[in-house]
This record gives sequence, structure tokens and C-alpha cells, in this order.
Amino acid sequence: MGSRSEVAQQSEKPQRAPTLANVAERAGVAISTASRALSNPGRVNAVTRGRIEKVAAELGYSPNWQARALTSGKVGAIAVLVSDVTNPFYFGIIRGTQRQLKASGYSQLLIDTEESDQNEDDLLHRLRSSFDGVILAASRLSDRALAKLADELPLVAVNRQTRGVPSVFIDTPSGVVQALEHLVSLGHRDIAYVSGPATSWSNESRWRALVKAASARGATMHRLGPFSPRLHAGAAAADAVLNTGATAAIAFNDLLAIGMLQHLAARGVRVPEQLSIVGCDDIFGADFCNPPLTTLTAPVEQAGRLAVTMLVAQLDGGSAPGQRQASVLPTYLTVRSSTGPAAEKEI
Amino acid sequence: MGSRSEVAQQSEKPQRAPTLANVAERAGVAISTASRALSNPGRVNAVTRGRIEKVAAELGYSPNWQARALTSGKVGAIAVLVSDVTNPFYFGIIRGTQRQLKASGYSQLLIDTEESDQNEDDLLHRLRSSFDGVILAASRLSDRALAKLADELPLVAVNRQTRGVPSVFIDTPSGVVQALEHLVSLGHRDIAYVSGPATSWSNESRWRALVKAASARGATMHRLGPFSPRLHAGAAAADAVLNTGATAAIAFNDLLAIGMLQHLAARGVRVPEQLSIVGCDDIFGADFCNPPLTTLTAPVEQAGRLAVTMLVAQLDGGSAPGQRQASVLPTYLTVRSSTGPAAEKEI
DNA sequence: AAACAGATGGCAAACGTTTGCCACTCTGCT
DNA sequence: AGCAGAGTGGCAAACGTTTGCCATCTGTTT
Repeated sequence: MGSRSEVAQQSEKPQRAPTLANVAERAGVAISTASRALSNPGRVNAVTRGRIEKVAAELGYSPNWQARALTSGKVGAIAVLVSDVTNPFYFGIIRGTQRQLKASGYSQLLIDTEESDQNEDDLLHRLRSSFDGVILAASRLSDRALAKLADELPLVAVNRQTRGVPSVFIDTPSGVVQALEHLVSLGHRDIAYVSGPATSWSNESRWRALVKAASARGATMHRLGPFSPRLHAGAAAADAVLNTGATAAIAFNDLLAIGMLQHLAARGVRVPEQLSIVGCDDIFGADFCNPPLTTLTAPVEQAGRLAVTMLVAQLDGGSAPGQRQASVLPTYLTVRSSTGPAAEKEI
Repeated sequence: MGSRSEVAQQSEKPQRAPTLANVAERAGVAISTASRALSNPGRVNAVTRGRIEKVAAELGYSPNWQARALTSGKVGAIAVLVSDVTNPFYFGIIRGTQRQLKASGYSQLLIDTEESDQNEDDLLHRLRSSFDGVILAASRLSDRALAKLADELPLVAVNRQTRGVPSVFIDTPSGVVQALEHLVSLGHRDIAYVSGPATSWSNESRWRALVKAASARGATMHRLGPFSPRLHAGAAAADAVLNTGATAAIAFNDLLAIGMLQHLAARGVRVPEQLSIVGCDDIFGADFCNPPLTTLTAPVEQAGRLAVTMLVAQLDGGSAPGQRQASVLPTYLTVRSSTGPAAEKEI
């Protein structure tokens, strides 16, 4: 058997973690009193409480979350669903949720849905009892399914606007218009939009915002894709852009944009002289790629934090349906070196 | 399709999740039978089982993990501790653990210790009941504390070699020697090592490997730091290197290396013409920074997966003490453009 | 002196599982 | 006939908490 330390030497106890019963016994009180001393301090005499606390500390007691969950219904954990742990965009979200959750005393259950709505729904129901609430970062669920889900459990969606679903929305659609203005002011008239996954809600809303804004500014948009929102998809995307004859491209996200940059460099197309590129999100790396990427800076970490704050409020405030709200976080354009004056059109 | 909706539509029940009792009642069997039908299929008649399974599906039953944990002692979750969620190095680990955990049917509890050993120990004890085992990615714990912990709970350490502690070790020390060879072959004789956090075990072992290898190859090592393993610390690190007069530098990690690249570019120092830079880890971005970074490619994701595999084996195999093992994963040098022939020494 | 209120502590019933043990019903065998 | 043994199903006791309710004790008010 594994040679534990002191205690095990003597008696061959299985070394179970100390329970409330142990504390109570050693302090000479009933379990209920011990429980109250630790979680409802006002309810018990100061001196008794002191004794109990002392014993608890000696024994290194810490409450069993499982058992507690059984009666209280609260498990003290929140699930964070991302559609792809691999995507740096989510790192920012995760960072934000992690920090805020910790500050609120919750644990973070990280779940990767692998871009599948089926998976998303399944996992959520299978693990229903393991968390108090959910943060859906870029859910692939349909509006209908999402609304239904929001009815069944406490939830905050990130980057999603659906009636009746509390959400934190990073306003890239209006940011993307800033990008358009920037390009138009540099003389670009033919602009490509390199779109992301077909199931992405953000993708759609960005495109709509672009078309609308473009016509008012005398620019023509070309929609390309869908492309996988990954680095390696940038190659195909870059080639597609080249074919349209557009002088600038706005990509669904920075991953695609950086991938394009790489491929363009390999093909000898100069950025921004021959083609301007704009990304979305300002992920890690956007500032040190070559050339540094002009992109929409999204307050991703803040979004994660805010989502947690809203969710926790929802949990504590007893899901008052009126409290449902949607926050909007602004984005702004960060101009770096991947955009420049439009190339002369060769006639 | 939505098999869950029907019931809820009708009555305004508090919408509690269906329990085994509900299933049993509706199937006309005892709770124990229902339990066995679902988790110990051989123990109950095929036709009864069929009926129970059908009812369970209808009701959308899924077992309560908390309750199950109470009797079985298994919660179905594994904690992954990282010292800083912000650090891209851990993204690889997290990605690996996430995938393998999912495949093994476990959930992932992600915990950020914020570089504090105090935090690490605390959190682990407070949450002890919420996970079955732990993966410590780059623990800041002392060898002694770590060994003690490994005795108390199932654990696998990543990038740490301590007697009696199962671990996955990414062999950067020998990789770093490859880097040294590379630099020496390019004519470098004065080489700086830009070290990371003082508490980092890897940092120490890399330095030792370097000194040892350097003397045999007639090169001189300069130790600088400690520096925070962050991008922004690269500026200070770069200046420090410049002061030593070294013609090449090996950085504790890519973050530092890329930070140095940025600062050097700003100062007008050409890489690799005037100074060669080598990083460690080959994180996201190392291939597209400017210039692309020569670095030690570490199989990070694989390390995460392997750690999970080992941990799960430990959990299932009932902590056979003999099974304790340490795996070593090799690294290799990926040469890109941040290294080149040594600059002529101006006399 | 009686009655009352507040403070304090204990009993026991939940919460939703798993599982050891017992009871019953069949077969098939001696 | 009697019975061993397998195949099924149920009872009830855990697991470690929380919490409603009751009992006791103390001091205060009438």
C-alpha cells in the first residue's frame, strides 16, 4: 500500500477527508451546529463558533461541494462553452471569465463543443447537474434552440443577440463599418469580405452591416467563403480575394487575416501596396505579425468578465425574468501597417 | 428532436430535472432497479431494462453527478492548473488536456494559480472534493510540497521532474543544447540566456544544461534576468542582452523572445544580422512574427494529452504505486529567420 | 410569580445516487 | 419431493451536507 504520512503509519485508515461529523465530534457539538457555525455564523454563540472554527482548521476541514450541492442546489461552478479551444479569440474570453469567476468564488468548467450544435446541446444536458450556469461563447445553436435553452437554465451568451437571451455583444458590425470608412478614405472601392463559418451569427451580422454601409459610400462588396476561421484557411482566402480584383479585404477574424498575410508574402504580393488587409478581434499576435495587422480591437477579456458578472447576478438575484438584459461592448479600429492607399487599378 | 419540451409546456412546475425516482416510478420498478438498468446493464432483465431505458430517454433523464459522487467518490472531473491563463504556452496544454479528457469522459476544471504556490496549495485543498485528479502544468510548488501533494491525491505534473511524482516532461534542456550547437556553428561565442521566473523549475534546468554544454564547445554563457515570461518584459531583456555584448540570445520562452524582437526592431537593431534570437516552445505566433522565430518546438498539446492519459490510468488502476512513471517528450529545434551568422565583433 | 421572548443547540428529514443483502421465482437435478 | 443455484427485483443504508422545527436555557417584563 502507499505509505502515507504520520497517521497512516499507525492505523490503516483510508485517509478520507475530514467531514463535518468529525469536526462536530471533536468539538463536542452536533453536526448541525458545526454546519451553522461555518456557514451561518450569526446563528451560533461566538465562543462555540470559535471552538468549532479552531477544530475545523486543525483538521484541515473543507466542505464537500458535492454533498452541499445536493441540498442547496448550487454547485459553485459555471460552464464556459467555446466552439474551439484552439482559437485564440477564445483565450481572451476564457481569461476574462476565469478572472471574474475566481473573484466571485466560482469554478470554471471549460467545455469545447468543437463547432457542433449537437454537441453543444448534448453536453449541456448531460452535465446539467455539474454547473449553476453557462456562458456560451459564440454558440452555434439556432436562435430557437438558444432561446429554449435560456429558458431552461441560467445562461449568458457572448456575441449573440437573440430575443429573451441575456447577452454580451461585442459590436463588431459597427466596428466593421469603421474599417470600411478607413478603406474607402484610402481610395478603395472594391472590397472583399472573407467570411467565416456559415453557422456563425457574427459572420452574418458583419456582412449585413458591410453591405448596407458600402452602398452609401459608393463601394462594392464581394462576399467570399465561407472559410474555416483558421490560420491555414488564409491561403485559399487570399487566392480568392486576388481573383475578385478587389484592392482590399476585410476578414472574418484575425486568424484568417494572418493566414492571408502569410500566403500573400509567399506569393510575393505586397501588403499593403498591392492589397490591404483588415482583420477582426485583435488577437494575440496581430500586433507582431508581418506586417502588423490593421484590425478591429475587441474588448474580449472584458466581455468574458461582463458575462460572468451578469450570470452571477442572475444566479443570486433568483432569475428575475425582468433582469434579462443585453450589454453591448464597442469595438474600435486599430490601424497598423496592413492597410494603405489603394493600388492603381491597371486598365 | 426536442424530446424534453412536452412536459414543461403544460404545468408551471419548478422544472426540476427528472430523477431516477421519476424514471423508476414511470417504469413501474424500484429505484435500485432503474439505477442498475442504466449503470450495470448485465444485472437486470433485458426487457425490463429496455422499458427503463425508454422511459429515461422520454423524460430526458441524466444522472446527477453530485449525488453519484457522494456514494461513488468519483466526480468525473479533473482539475487542470496553470500558473497563468494568459500565457499562450498553456493554451497548447489546455487544448491537449481538453481533447483527451473529453475522450475519456471527464470534465475539465480550469484553474489559474496566478503564479503563486500559496494559491496553488490552497485552491487544491479547497476544491478537493470537486475533482478526481489534478494536472499541474508548470507548478510553482517546491519539490517537497509537490511530493507531499502527490501522496495526497492523484496527480500528474507537466514539466517537472520530482522523485515520486508522475510527470510528463518536455525535454527542453536537451533541446536547448541543440539551439546552442546551432548558434555555435554559426560562429557565436558569446551567448546570453534570458531567464524566466526565479521559481520556475524549467528555467533552472535549462540554464544548467546550457552552461554544461557551452564549456565543452568553447562558448561563454551570460545569464540575465530573471524576467517575467511576458511579451512586455522583452524590452528590458533585449537591452540587457545588448549590454553584455553577446551576439546571440536564447530566451526562456517565445513570449520573451518575441518581445525582444519587437523592442530590437524599434531600436533599429537588425535581427539576425546584429543579434540572433532563439525562443522556447514554438507558441502560436512564433512562425509569423517578424522575423519568424527560431525556436525549440515543444510537443505541448501532446504533453497535455499524455498527462491526462497517465492520470486516468492512475485513477482507474487504483493508484498502484508501481505505476508511477515519468514520461519524457523530446523537443527539436525549428530554425527560422531570427538566427544567422555571428556579427563581426568590432574591436 | 408567571409568562414571555430571544438565543442557542440538537434531531431528523431531506437531496439523488449506489450497492450489500435478502426474497422470490424458476429451472433442472438428485 | 426436495433442493441447489441462477436470475431478478426490492429494501434500506449509506455518502456529507443543509435546514425546518422543536427543546432548552437565560434573562426580562408584567
